[in-house]
Amino acid sequence: MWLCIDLCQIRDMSKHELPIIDAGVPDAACCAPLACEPLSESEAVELAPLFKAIADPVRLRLLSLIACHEGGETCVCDLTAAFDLTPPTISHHLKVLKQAGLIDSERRGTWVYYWIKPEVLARMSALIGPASPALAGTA
Amino acid sequence: MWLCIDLCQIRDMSKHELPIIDAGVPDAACCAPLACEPLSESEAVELAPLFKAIADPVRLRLLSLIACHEGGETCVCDLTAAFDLTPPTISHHLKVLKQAGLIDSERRGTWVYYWIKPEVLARMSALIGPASPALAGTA
DNA sequence: CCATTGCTTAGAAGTTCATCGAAGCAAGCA
DNA sequence: TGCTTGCTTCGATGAACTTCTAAGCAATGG
Repeated sequence: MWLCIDLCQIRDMSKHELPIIDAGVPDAACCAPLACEPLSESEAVELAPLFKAIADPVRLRLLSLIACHEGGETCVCDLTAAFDLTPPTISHHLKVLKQAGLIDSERRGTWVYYWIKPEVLARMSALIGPASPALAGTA
Repeated sequence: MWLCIDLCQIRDMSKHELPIIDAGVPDAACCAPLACEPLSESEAVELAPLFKAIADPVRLRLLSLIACHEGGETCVCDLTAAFDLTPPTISHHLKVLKQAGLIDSERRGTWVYYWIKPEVLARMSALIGPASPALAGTA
């Protein structure tokens, strides 16, 4: 049995009001952070590419730029402008992020828009974070 | 002002005893998750190697094995036995993790023991996780 | 229909990385 | 002292990665 806490809310709350979001039995993907039980080889093979996708300064910044953009989505032209790299290079990095499942995109008229998939990032965060399964229930 | 909470302790504590570890003003590296404001280039350059260190199936499993081991530390011989790889390869991966600051080691007699540095993992988790500043105060 | 702009794909060059075998060092033991 | 075990360092090899230029495709506008 786990005490699952929504960390998003903690800082805005009295310390006497911690919410119990999920007190059920965890399933494999949900409540097994790195430190609870050893990762199987297949799990590691599945998870490592997610971290590899963000293991690059350009892609980390791209992800951050997309995540921060108001409206939740960003045009490629805005992203390209933020770097000292050619458009093909930015396009390559966006493709890596998209193939990892961290972002998604859509063409609307002339421009292509990208947005992040927060549930995947939340899963990664929960995996390496302290033994709190909060927010790891998706994907 | 941020209320930074040591999540490692929460599950073992009454919910009326949350420790306030740091209520000071955050410095740049502390409380700015990916989605709050765009990562600067220097921040990205500093953070990407941390994710690169765990962006490998072998290193993910090594980290998990070390984190799970009772007593909090693991002998290299136990780690090597868990993989189908030669000792030099395991040693190489441990070195990568150590140089990234994710683990530390000490020789005691014949054996070398490794243990994880949870505050670094917590910082990484907080960076990519939902907009909660908890636990990002170290490193 | 052709020209322009926005973005992606293709292909190549240089670099980094994972892995191994061989060799080295450190500690314990005969 | 010399042998054995545990782990690391060294050096090499083949694969993967980042970046670029050139070329291609999609949409808009004259």
